[in-house]
Amino acid sequence: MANIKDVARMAGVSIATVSRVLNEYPYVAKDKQEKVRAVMKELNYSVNGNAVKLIKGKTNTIGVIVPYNNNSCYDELINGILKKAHELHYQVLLLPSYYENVIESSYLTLLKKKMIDGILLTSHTLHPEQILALSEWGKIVCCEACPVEHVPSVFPDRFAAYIEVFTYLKNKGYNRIHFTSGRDFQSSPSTRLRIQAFQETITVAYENQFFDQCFDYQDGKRVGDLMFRNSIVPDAIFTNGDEVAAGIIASAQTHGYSYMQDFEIIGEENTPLSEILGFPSVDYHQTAIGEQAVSLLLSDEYARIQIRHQLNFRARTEASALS
Amino acid sequence: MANIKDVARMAGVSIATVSRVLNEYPYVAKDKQEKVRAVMKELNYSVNGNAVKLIKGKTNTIGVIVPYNNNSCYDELINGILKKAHELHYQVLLLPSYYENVIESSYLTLLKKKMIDGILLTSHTLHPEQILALSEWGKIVCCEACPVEHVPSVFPDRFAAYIEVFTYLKNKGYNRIHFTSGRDFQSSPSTRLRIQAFQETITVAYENQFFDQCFDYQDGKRVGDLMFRNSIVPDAIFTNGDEVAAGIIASAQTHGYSYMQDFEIIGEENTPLSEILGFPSVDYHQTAIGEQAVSLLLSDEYARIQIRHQLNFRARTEASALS
DNA sequence: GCTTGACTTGAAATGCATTTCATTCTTTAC
DNA sequence: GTAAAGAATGAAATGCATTTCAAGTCAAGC
Repeated sequence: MANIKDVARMAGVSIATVSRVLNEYPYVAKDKQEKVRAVMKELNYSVNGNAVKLIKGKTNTIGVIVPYNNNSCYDELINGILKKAHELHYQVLLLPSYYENVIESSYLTLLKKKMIDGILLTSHTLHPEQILALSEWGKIVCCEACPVEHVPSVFPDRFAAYIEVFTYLKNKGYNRIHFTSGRDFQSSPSTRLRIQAFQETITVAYENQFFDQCFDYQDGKRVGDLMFRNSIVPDAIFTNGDEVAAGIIASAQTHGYSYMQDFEIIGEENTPLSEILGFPSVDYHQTAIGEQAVSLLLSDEYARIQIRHQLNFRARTEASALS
Repeated sequence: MANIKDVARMAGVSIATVSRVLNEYPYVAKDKQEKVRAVMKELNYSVNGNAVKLIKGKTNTIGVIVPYNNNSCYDELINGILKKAHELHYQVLLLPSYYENVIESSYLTLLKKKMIDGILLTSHTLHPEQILALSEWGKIVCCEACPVEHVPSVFPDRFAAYIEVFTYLKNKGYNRIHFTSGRDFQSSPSTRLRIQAFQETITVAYENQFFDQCFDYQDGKRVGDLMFRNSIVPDAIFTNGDEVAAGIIASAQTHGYSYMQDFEIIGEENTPLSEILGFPSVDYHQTAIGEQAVSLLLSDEYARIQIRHQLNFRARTEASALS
C-alpha cells in the first residue's frame, strides 16, 4: 500500500510538499499540486489515519459509555449524540458497560491511551473519584446529574420531574401510589431521588409500593402481577420507563383491571409506547441532552447544564383509541 | 506525558525490554520486569494506542453503518453486534448515514485510512460496486441480503417471511390484503421483495393496497386513515415494523374499527409493541444476525449466511388483554 | 541596484511502540 | 568437556504523516 513517501518520490517532490497538498496549505505551485494529486490518484493513495492521530495527538473520536443498547431509553440520547458529533466532524465509539465497573473503568483508560478525545457517560457505576482521576487525560461529560462538582454534565432534572409527578398524583387525591425503579437504591442515584421525592410529597406510605429491578416490558409484567394479585389495587403507578408501564398495563388486564378505568399510570422517556397506549410520560428531552453533551464535551468550558423535562399528557382521543 | 522511552531510561533498560514487559513476552528477567512495572506506575504511563495501531496496522475497531439510531428496529441488531464485538475484544464505531450515499461512502474510506478493520452494513444505499471497490482494503459484511456475489453477508430471509405471511393470510380466505413498506421500491430492495412476494402469492390485487414511506407510529396512523376512510375495510394488513402496525390499529379505532374483530394485522421485528397489542410479528432474530455478522467480519472466511425468521403468534390471553 | 516581502520547497525532527537481528550469558545433555 | 539449546537484552529499522526551520526564487518598491 502506497504511503506519502511513494507519492513524493513519484511526483518528484518532498513529502512536505505532498503533505501540504493533502492538507490544502497555500503556497504550493500549481503544477506540482496537480502532479501530486495525479500521483495520489494513480497510486490510489489515502492518508494513514493512525499516523495522523499519532502525530496530531488528536483522534476526532469520542467514546460513549452505555449500559446496553437494547433499551430504547438510550435511542434518543444516542441519536442526539450521533447527530451533533457528525455535525462537528467527530466519530462515536459506542462502549457497552453492562453496568460492570471494571469494564467502565477500562474504557476510561482509552483517554490515557489517546484513542479517544473525550468520554460521554450515560448511566454508569463509576465513582466520582474514578472519573476525576482520569479526567486529567481528557474531558469526561456526564449525561446524568453528578453528585460532585468538577464533573461537567448535561442532565435531566429528574428530581423536579419526580416531585411534579408525585404532586400531580397526590393532588388528584390518590392514596395508593406505587412506583418502580431500575437498579436498587444503593447503586442508582436516580432510584434514591425517586424515593426521596416520594417521601417529600406523599405522606401515605405502605408496604409493597416500591418495586425495583424494573428494566423492560417483562419486568413490568412481573411487578404488575405482584401489584394486582390481591384485591387492593393501586390508584396510580409511576414507572421508570414506558416499557415497564406497558408491562404493568398488560398484567393489569389479565387480572381484570384496566388502565384509566381502575388506575392511572405515568411512564418515562416519552417513547412511542406511551403515545400508543395513551398514558402520560415524562419527556426528559434526551435528544437535546445528547446534543448539548457533545457540544460541552468538545468545548473547553466547564458547565453543569440542567435540561428541563416535560410531563407529556396524551390527548384523550389517542388515549381512548386502544382502551 | 511519559512515553516508552522515558520508562526505558528511568528503568535502566532498552525500550525493547519495556515493550516486552508491556506485552508480557517471556524471557524478561524478573527483577527488570518488576523495575519496569514500578517505573510505569510511577510515571503513570500508558501505551499510546495510536502508535500501536500504526505499527501493527490493526485497530481492533469495526465500523457499523446505520441510517439512524432512533428506530428501535436496530436496537437488537446493534446489541448483538456490541455483544459479540466486546467478546472478541473489538470496539465499535457507530456511523450514522442518514441514508445519504455520500456519507456512507465516506465511511468506507475509513478502511483505506486504516482507521477501522472492517465494516458492518445495515440498511444502506450503497451500490454493490461501491462496496466491492473498497473491500480490497478491509472486509465489509452486509446485514441484509446483498444482490451480488462476493459481498459476505448475514441476513434475514425476508422473502421467505413475506411469502409465509402472505400465504398465511391467503389461506385464511382473505381477499383484501393491504401491506406497507418503508422506502420506495426504487431505493429499497426489501420493498421490492415485499411486492414480489405479494405478486407470487396473492392473486387478488386492487388499488390502494400498498403504502410506502411508512417508518414509525405516525406514518402508521397516516396510512391507517387512508385505509379506513371509506367503508371498504381490509381483511388483513402486513406492515413493516410494529410501530406502523400500532399506528394503523390506533387509526382504525378512531374510524370505528377494531383490530381482531374487523381485521387482522401482522407486524415486524417482534418488539414489545406487538406483544403488548397482541398482534403477530415476524422476528428476524436480529441479535443473532448482529452476533454472527461480527463473527463473520472478523473471520477470514467468505460466507453468505441466511438466518431463519420466525412468525411469532401471540397467546390469546395476551392478545385479548388490551382489546 | 538593492531591499523587502511574498512565494516555494525540502531536510530533518517529531510523535510512539513493535519487532527483527545479533549478541552475550547460562544451562543442559552426552 | 564441549556442543547444543535456552534465556536475556539492546540497537536499529519500521510504520506514516506533520511541522518547523532554513534556504532558495522572484517580483515589487524606492
